[in-house]
Amino acid sequence: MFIPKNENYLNPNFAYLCTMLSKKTKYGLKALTYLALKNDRNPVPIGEIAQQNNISQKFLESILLTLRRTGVLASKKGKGGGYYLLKEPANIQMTDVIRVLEGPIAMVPCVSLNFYEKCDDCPDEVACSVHKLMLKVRDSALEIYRSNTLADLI
Amino acid sequence: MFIPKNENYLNPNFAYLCTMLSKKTKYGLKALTYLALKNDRNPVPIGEIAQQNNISQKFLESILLTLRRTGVLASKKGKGGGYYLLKEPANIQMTDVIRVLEGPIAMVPCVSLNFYEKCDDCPDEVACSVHKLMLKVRDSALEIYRSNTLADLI
DNA sequence: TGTAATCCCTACCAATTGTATAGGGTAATA
DNA sequence: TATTACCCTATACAATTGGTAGGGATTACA
Repeated sequence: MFIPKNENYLNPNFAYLCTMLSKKTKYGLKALTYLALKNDRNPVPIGEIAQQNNISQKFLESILLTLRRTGVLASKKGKGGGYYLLKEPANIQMTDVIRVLEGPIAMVPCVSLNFYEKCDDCPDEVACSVHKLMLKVRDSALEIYRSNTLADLI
Repeated sequence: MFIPKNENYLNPNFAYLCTMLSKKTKYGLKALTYLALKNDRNPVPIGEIAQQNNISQKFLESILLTLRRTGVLASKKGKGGGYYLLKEPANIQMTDVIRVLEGPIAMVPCVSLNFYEKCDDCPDEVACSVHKLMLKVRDSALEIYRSNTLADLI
């Protein structure tokens, strides 16, 4: 069954919801928090994380896999295996998690630090009002994501 | 022809781009800026705004219509008609524009001021790490959108 | 050595959304 | 009255989101 992202958020006046956090990121954050709360470093199986956080197990598998590939998590295969944190929660910045799961933090490519692209409809970036505004929004979001670690969320 | 939102932003590592600003909002902001820069209060035809800002005219029509319906703009029909600002640029807050064109500022419904919805997968909102983080992100974005007016963008 | 637990990988799918385009109706002005 | 420009409805379609299905590989342990 397909459950749209905005199932409970749809309002006749606001059809455009593209600035929402994806479930991928949401579930990833919840999983990381769950691991951080079990402060022992034993591997935790996906099944347990999924069940305790009401997440589809198969979907969560792909999310945790991404986090492992990017070095946020490590895993152990076989019986008694599972996922575990590689670093202390206080050393896991939200920028890392967000960039990996959600993508660039900037809301327009022309203000992205890591993935800058010029807008092709915009002749002068310096004079562009959208650029000017979104630069401020990016900075404020970045400040939040940088100053918050996984430890701050628990 | 369909031009995806992320035409220049796609990166193999980051398939999830749902936190991007929509073109609707981007074009709306550009149009408002254009009107604000022509500080005379004469109506400006859609065609001129579209052409000067490299925006599809028909798409812009629907955007300006939305802005008119929500009281940000006014229009005049017939020869010599067009769109014009109702208020001084300094009195047009970004919160109004963003909420109208983009939707709620919060990235998850459970931290939305105007369009709160409980997450159904989350038993305890107060203990939720996503809630905690996104509350901070919302506050910082809101601060930017509230303190910036159209006059600040030109 | 066999078996159960567990991660890893690929392929597929449907609903919604974003980004438009087409065409015509209506209202106002010179 | 002709022209300009706003207003509305219908339509289209690729990309993304949020999954599901199924199997393969690896490990622990009896």
